[in-house]
Amino acid sequence: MRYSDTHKDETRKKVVRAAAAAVRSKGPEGVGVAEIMAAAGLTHGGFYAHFPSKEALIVAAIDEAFGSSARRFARLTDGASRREALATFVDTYVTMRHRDHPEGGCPVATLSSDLPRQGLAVREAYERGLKSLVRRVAGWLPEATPDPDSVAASLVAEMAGSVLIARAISDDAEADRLLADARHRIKHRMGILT
Amino acid sequence: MRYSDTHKDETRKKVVRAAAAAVRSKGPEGVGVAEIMAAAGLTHGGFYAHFPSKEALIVAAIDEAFGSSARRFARLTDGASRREALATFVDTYVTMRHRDHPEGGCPVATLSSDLPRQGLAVREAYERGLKSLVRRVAGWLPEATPDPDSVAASLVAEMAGSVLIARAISDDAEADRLLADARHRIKHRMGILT
DNA sequence: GCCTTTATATGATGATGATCATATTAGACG
DNA sequence: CGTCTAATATGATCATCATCATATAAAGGC
Repeated sequence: MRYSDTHKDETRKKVVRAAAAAVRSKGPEGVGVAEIMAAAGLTHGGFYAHFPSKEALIVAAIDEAFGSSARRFARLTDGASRREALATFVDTYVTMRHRDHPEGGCPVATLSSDLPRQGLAVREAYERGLKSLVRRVAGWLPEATPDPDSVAASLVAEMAGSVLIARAISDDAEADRLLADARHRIKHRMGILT
Repeated sequence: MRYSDTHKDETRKKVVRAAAAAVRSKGPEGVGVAEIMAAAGLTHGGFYAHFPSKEALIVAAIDEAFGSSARRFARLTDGASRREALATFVDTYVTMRHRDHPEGGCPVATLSSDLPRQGLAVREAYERGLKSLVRRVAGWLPEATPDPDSVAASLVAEMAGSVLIARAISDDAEADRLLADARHRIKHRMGILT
């Protein structure tokens, strides 16, 4: 083995991470293979040594995007109570920071409308990620919550929807107000505030 | 004037309507000028006699998409009370029909994630449409509602978010259940049910 | 230090699509 | 009915981009 065992894998990871950011900020159709490779510090030539197609990269990028979000929230909510975890989630998700940084944000709030137009493999990756997100949120709901998956899906819908709408609003102060209202409303609804 | 006064205008309208559908089902980057012209029964050649650029068409298409949704709901809710109008809106918006037909649906649930990547003119058209939608919904809220625009924005966020998530769910029965839950939850929250 | 292999780079290729230049046609008006 | 022009069609052009073919370079073992 002429290169170290891990060399190619590390390169691949770099490419996937670059793709995960690019795909969220520019959409699956909006990024080019060459651009992603450049972002990873490479040229476009070696691409097909790592992935059979652009679509395969998009799939990996979506998995990575959901995965890194999941890891980040796991870190943030480590050791917290259900209620605290939920509050942290809302306070991190429904924010100007998230509005202004799609490249590192939740794929649900970034790729949702692109999805129906993608190939099966991409949609499956997205659905996988979405379901695991909903299940995670459901796990933070009070134990007595009836039908927690449904409540969680509804929460995710409102949070993602709020961020999407905030992204469409050009006035920062107005977007900020909208998000603050949404946070308050969502937490109230979850019984975190009363 | 060799053609009737209205001929060119009518053609333009046909093109815009075709674009309004195409843009919602395939996204602004996903449709081609030639494809839209063909859908309107023309070839791509005459396009630039009608629009200075593809972007100008997208702007017109977004205006048309928001406009036609608005007209449809105006018709549906004509003469209804506020409460009835709101219920009708929810019952029409948060449905499988809407999930399965983005081409005729609400642009918020179809173009949201494409938007940040579009040019200024497109984003302005979208913002215009979104705000008028929110204002319309706000007008249906009970008179006593404090901060109706904020409540309306939140409702739109949850409704659009629910449809987006339902679109990501491949299993029809599951999506249907999610939407039914969302409808119930939203109406409950609005005080329409109790 | 050299050789071999694996990883990456350089440089096609072919397709697609926005835009534009030129040709053709439709139809109002005389 | 023929003419003339607005409206549309046909057919470039140029750029972008996924994909692939071939060339170069890096580095572990000798």
